Amino acid sequence: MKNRFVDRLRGYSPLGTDDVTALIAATARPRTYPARRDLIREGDRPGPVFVILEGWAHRYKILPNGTRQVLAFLMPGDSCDLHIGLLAEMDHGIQTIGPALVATIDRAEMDTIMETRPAVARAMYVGQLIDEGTMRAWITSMGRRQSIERVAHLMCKLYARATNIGLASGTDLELPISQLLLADALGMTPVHINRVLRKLRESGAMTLNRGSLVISDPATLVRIAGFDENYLHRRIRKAA
Amino acid sequence: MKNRFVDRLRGYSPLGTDDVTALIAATARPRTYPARRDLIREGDRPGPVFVILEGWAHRYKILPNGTRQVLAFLMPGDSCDLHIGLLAEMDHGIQTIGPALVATIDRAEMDTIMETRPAVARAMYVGQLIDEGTMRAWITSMGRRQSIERVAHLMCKLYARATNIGLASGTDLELPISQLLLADALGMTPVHINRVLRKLRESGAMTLNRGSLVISDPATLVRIAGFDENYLHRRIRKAA
DNA sequence: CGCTGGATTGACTCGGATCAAGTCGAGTGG
DNA sequence: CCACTCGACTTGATCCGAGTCAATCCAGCG
Repeated sequence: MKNRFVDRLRGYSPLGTDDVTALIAATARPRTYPARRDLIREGDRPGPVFVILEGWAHRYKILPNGTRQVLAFLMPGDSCDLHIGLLAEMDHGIQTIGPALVATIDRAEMDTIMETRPAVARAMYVGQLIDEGTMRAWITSMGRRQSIERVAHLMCKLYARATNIGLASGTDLELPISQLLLADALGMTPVHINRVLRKLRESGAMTLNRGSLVISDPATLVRIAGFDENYLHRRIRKAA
Repeated sequence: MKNRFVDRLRGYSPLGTDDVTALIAATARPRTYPARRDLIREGDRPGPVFVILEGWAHRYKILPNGTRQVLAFLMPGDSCDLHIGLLAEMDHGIQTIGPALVATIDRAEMDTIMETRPAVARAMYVGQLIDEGTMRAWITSMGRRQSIERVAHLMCKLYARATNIGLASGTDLELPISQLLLADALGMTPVHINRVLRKLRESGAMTLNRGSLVISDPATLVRIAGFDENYLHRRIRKAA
């Protein structure tokens, strides 16, 4: 079976066969989670490293006033929070979106891998840097982009990331994100998200419905988004 | 002379005298920068690790449409981008605000320290996690807080961070952040920032002018901000 | 078959942006 | 010492993007 975690790390930095073997062994016992299940909640003591093998999840925070902010989407191949065990408690929760297959690597094992497999460590660090870059782009979107640009930009980003691990086929992407979730991710109202999606549909750029994204006109979408993929850091340094 | 970098790391994880000696040696040749000087620009190849010893700086991004988004404020004791050398280019710039004293630690030396001084490595990782938490809080603010709450929340956060390294004396904090910078940080207009600051002044919570922040009524400010300092992770795990 | 949670649409409101003048203080040069 | 300038801060008037409130529609499902 495909191991998307390995695929993703390979995309970050070359891995040897021993590295791959170790990673496959570490993620050999995944667990199935139902939809909308918390993997970990805000305030919990951090546990093992999670690796999403199939399905989607998101990081989120609930504010005192009851509103929710989605901080990131996790897709197959993503892992989270390498050193998080150093902190006393989680500052946010992680929840599955649909049913998901998730492996856990406990801290001791992860530490061993990081020490004995420098190529894996390197790939993990690259992944962490990319996540940070994604957060910076997220902040930038929230602060300085109009709502339609924000939506278009997020779709570009998700599509690009999904393509990297072979999740997207052509212009199509299975994307199980409800309008409500999208609203909470982009700091908008579900009502307004709906109107923006209609605009994007009418402009011929893309269509999102019932869990699938179709990018009908990439050029238009990119133009609307003002999408600059620099922050995806696709060119990774060759030399160590 | 005080080394605020050491002070900050100490706050993250205990350091031995050898660790401190190594850090002081590594930051022994700082350079003075004038105000508004880029330490590094978006698109540049990442270089050494920067350590701010005195003065303030900020991370920022310029959008295609010419607007700016400030991503983070760096205060004395802050360092940036531990593993950034793994990426091909910067996805954002770093610029001084006022005159600043900045040390650089080149990658080879930093790698050596990380390998030979586990306590320092641990503190650096904790610092990185806290920075990530700060970014998550930033996103949350931008997405789900009103403008007055956003401003109040940022001030609480800056005050708390400054207090940790002994920068704030009582209710006062020297904070060289112009209203324009604040606007670009919080995704608002300078005009609106000005009105919000007036509101905060009139509410008796705080006053910000000419580079200094005075928190006249902490309770009110915290109430306005809905400030939950959990994400500051002040309680750090004792055990490794 | 009725329930339920998402998606959709319309009418209205409001927070914050935009546009346009000022004001104030620190230099700077005559 | 005063005039000039320049950048940062203030303030008012007006506009618009997005939120709010409220129905309605629709598909999946126990």
